Amino acid sequence: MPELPEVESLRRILARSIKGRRFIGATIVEPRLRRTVASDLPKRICDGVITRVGRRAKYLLIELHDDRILMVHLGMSGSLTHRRGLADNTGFDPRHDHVTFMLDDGSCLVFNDPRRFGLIRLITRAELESITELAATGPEPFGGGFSAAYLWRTSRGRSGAIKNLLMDQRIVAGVGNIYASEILFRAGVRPTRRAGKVTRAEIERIAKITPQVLRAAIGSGGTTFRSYRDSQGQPGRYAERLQVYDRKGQPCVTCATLIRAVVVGQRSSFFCPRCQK
DNA sequence: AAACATTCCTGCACGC
DNA sequence: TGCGTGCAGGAATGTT
Repeated sequence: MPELPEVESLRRILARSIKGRRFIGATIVEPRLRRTVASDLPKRICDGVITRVGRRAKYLLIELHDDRILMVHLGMSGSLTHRRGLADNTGFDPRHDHVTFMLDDGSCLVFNDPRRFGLIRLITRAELESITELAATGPEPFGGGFSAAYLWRTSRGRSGAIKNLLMDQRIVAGVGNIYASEILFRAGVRPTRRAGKVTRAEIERIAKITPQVLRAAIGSGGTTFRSYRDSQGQPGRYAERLQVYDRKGQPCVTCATLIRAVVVGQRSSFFCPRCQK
């Protein structure tokens, strides 16, 4: 499910629905996620008032009044849904609803993650940029930190594939497997190209297109591939706008040449052999 | 039944 | 030689 657009879509919805609410408890059914959820989390989160819902890279940051932050990562198969109350059984999944947070208006936040690659941590604001998960994370794709000049600089001398560079969270935050394929298609660059050999003009296109694709996906509420649902249980609508991802053997939207699939850095990648050089 | 939307760690190779 | 960096591979795991 979760690359930057999906997490950002979730953030926007939660910003409206849970800001101002106070945590009154939490239940941990299954603490074994990417890291084990701290057993004292329910106790520690109590009375935290949500002042803001933020995001850094693919991490959702639920900020509390006392400068603590509930950090949530959805891993590969996670979701965080807001339910009216404990009695609201919509989408109830006893096998994978691992952690439930209770709020003071009777509603609750449910963290569900079949594959358990997700993460839940309560940290302080001071720790935010220094903890392992975020210390080396690169600039957000929107705004000045990520530019053609920056991408040019960081790509020079690299022998790895351009797609891997784009997906490297230390280079730019938030681009995952789906959007990397989509960005490179729109930039006309094959995913297998050595980063250091990508031309200046191509780098400029990639740098320009990256935030455009991500913004468009956010506008559509993200991509639903297989099972992603937003915090209200709605699927994302960007899936229908994907031009190459998971379209192996189907005609290119531009030239009708059949889309091909290759494995780059152990991840499936899709491209048009005619439109992408 | 092979593939999989993520991250983190390890170990090796390379170059200065 | 030693160090830093880049890169590949593996592991965590359950579902479809």
